[in-house]
Amino acid sequence: MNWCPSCQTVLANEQVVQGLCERCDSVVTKKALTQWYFKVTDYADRLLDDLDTLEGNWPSKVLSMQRNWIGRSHGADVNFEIEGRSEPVTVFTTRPDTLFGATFMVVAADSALAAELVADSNPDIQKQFVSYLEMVKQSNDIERLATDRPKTGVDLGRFAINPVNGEKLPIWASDYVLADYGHGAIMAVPAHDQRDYEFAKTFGLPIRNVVDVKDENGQSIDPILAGVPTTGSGTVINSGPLNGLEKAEAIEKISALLETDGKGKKTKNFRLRDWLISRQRYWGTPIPIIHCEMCGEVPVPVDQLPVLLPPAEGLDLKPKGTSPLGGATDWVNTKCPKCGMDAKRDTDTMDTFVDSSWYFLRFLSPNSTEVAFPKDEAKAWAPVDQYVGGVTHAILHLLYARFVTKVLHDLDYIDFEEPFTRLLNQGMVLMGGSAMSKSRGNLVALSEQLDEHGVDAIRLTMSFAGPPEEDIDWADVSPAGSAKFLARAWRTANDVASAPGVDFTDGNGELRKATHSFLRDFGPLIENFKFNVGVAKIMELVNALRKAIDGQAGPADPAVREAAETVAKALSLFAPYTAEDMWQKLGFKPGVALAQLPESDLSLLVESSIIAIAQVDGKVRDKFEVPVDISEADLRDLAMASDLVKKAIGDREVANVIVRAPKLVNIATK
RNA sequence: GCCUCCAUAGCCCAAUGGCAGAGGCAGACGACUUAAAAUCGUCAAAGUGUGGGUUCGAGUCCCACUGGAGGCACCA
Repeated sequence: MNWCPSCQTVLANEQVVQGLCERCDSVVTKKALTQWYFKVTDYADRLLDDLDTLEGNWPSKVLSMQRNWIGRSHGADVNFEIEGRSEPVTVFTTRPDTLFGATFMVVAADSALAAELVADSNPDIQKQFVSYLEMVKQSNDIERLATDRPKTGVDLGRFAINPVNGEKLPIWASDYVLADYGHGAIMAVPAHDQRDYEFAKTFGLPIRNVVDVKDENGQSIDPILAGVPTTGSGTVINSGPLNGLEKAEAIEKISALLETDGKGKKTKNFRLRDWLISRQRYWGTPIPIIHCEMCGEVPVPVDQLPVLLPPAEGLDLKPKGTSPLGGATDWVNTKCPKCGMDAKRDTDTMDTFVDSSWYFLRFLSPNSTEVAFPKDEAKAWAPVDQYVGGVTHAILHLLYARFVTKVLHDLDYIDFEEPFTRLLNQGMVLMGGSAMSKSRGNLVALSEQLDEHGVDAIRLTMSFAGPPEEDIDWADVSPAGSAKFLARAWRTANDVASAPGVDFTDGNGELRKATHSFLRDFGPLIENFKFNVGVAKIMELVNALRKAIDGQAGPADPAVREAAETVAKALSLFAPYTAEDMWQKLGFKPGVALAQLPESDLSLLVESSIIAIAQVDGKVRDKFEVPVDISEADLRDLAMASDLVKKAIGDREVANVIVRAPKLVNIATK
């Protein structure tokens, strides 16, 4: 399993990023240990298929990352008899159509199968194998990930029988086959697989073309002459009963044939591995298992849960490869719940991702000592309607929580199968293109920014900089500009000369229109997380308000008060201090956050006329003011009568006239 | 190698398939001022990365390419 030499603990696959520990960036090595797993693979199909139900509500990036990570591939299991072994060896392949092209077999060097096969081989080979295995074990994930790594391996001196043609295939051991994917063994078809091809070239193994793949000129490519394997689709050749079939047909036929003969079957495989939850750390939840010499591994009975951590005093908490809990002798030594004999507690703790996989349910009853969460509360409140978090958890927390949710559902604790209905990945604040980090430090000192511009301006700057899911480069934004805008908005509240409660009805029409079109647009923008556009709309309204105060309407116009109150209420979402001050300057008691934005009076926004545009072949040629209820025929006639339109049409023939009353006419010419 | 997302004025960003501009930063000019700052106002500035396609009409839909960001990767 994955081992972090710095944290001195094992890690789950999801916690190894590019060969490095997710927590501390140390190079992860391999270590053989007996550990606890959650069988996530049993849920692989559902975790994958249910992603479809989140489509549109989760970022597509996260959906694709999870699909990628789960990595389902369809293919077939094929059983190969092994000379001198009673049991056949099963291999998984996505290309059973190329079975006739198999020229050797490869087993994972670090698998039990390789060790077993070599044990019955000759001593020379055994010696080679042992030293090869030693070399493999010493390589870390970084080396394994190198793309230009030459193929290595050892001929085990054993043979497999191809079930379709009885051919003897030499069996090799190599590290390019993974022990924990599929069955840890593959059939090698060098003519049609890049890795098998490289291996065959390195060790002089035969290459047999069984798929006639054509190049762009329609010429057949011979993998041996071309020097590259042909991995694309084509017609099957040199393959007995499969000859002449296309890829999909051949896969169906060979799968059926294998099944009939009991030599294989259609199946699927996943990239997803089971979740290794044991950690050799003090923090975390103790694994509730008691090890008894007589009864084996016994779960702690429900009435003794939860198992609490022993006090940390006196324990060696430094990472040392074994759990610090091992030092808590009084805690470790216990009685077997089954037979009552002396027994020992499991000293590992659970991955903290286990806890974060259901914490949102615990929020429903944080003080309950009886249950983790009450069923009826979960039914009433969960799932989470809107979740906000960083994309860094796309395949960690968000996959684990989905898994735990499905398990809880199956155990009938909850009635939903997905924990988070909607997901937003917020972006990061960058500086000059660089993310801030432990090594680079805080490139933008938040406290200094707050001191300089004030918390309202900083919050507004972040909201206004762009869509919340995008990163913000602090070098591109202007907190000083935000502060300036807030001052401008604030000043309007001071200018208002009418009293609270004044009737808005007779206020300046133009400003009222601006206020109510703002009210129409603002709510949906906020609900759809378009905060940057929402802020822009407030700015727009402030501009209109300023103009009205300085212009014809004047500070005493009721519409000025209406607009200023609206600005204060809307602004309270982004700049609560400024908004509150405006609110009180406007003569209200404290609490702008509790003041509701009024409904938009749509009747104020009804126009009697509108500017219609006339296009010729999609290009705007003329505009005219028309009644909003103009008929299509009238609008068409108006457009056709326009001199500018006539000029644009010239002597061409009119082919089609599209009318979208009252806004647009488009005249298409031949 | 496979997959996903993105590309709009100098910059950050808006735009139910229907007039490319809502908002801001930076800029130019004007008013106020003895002057400056602050404030108020006016203006200028892309034809939407490139090439095709669909459509009456494309920033928006489709294909290819270029550039950028990200994910997965000896997964058979």
